[in-house]
Amino acid sequence: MASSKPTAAELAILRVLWRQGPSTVRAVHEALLAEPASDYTAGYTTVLKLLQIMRKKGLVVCDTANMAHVYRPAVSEAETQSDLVKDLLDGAFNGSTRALVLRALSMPSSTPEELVEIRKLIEELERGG
Amino acid sequence: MASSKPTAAELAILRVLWRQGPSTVRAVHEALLAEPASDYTAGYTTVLKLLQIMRKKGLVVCDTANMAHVYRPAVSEAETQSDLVKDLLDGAFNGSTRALVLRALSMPSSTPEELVEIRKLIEELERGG
DNA sequence: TGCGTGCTACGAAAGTGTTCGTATCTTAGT
DNA sequence: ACTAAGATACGAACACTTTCGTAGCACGCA
Repeated sequence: MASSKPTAAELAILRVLWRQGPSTVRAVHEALLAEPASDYTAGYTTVLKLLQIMRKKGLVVCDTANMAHVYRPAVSEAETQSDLVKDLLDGAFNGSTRALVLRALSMPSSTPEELVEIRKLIEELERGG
Repeated sequence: MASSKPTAAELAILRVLWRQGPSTVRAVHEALLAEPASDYTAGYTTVLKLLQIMRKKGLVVCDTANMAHVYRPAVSEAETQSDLVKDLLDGAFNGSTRALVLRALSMPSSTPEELVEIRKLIEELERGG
């Protein structure tokens, strides 16, 4: 079974695991509560339940040697990003990478510095192959 | 109330409306069935129900002058694309446009021709502002 | 041993999305 | 006027996601 697309809540947990590395449920829960931008309010057992569901789905694996299980991602960030980009590409951009990039660059969060970086990136891609 | 993010099924319908312009339920249904890539199998009343829901959400508007109602999008494709890109940016790319663009460019569907187009696009953006 | 603390397991509720069956309405044709 | 075709309206079922309450287990310590 291929790794299915994570839901919003699952993605929030994966973000924590990608950033922090292997973590206990408590560590994940506290990291989520500590996130500045998102006003996460879910309780401890919610995070536990989600991790158990994600384990069944193959999104995380779990070391049960100690009493407090240690979870780590079973899917890479890059792989997940690719899956989500592909979905968005097919679902809202008729498969056109160009259209997606154009739209991304027109977002207010794309700064001039980022534009320069992205141009260099593309020049490298063109050179490299 | 701001236009909420359309679901997968709603997006498929919006795609048809954006492409075809104002359409009856039947026209939308047949267009969905005729789509080559996606194996759409939902029945007529499903599409009808979805359009009614989308009307309540403000995603489409509906001309009820004739017996066969004519639906048209109430949200623009560009606006919807921006909303979805913003969600993906925040959800899976830590807000980094650069990371999203890099990932998009590394997709197999990004052809050399597209790379050239995108580079030109960025150069214009840099020149223009 | 008995208790408090922290952990996992699990059932269940609430919300949402998707699907369809059925009932009802409108219109055109005979 | 009656019927058949095609349209809308709507309830309800089903699946999935997210949430939490509660039960039960393991460990350290007085």
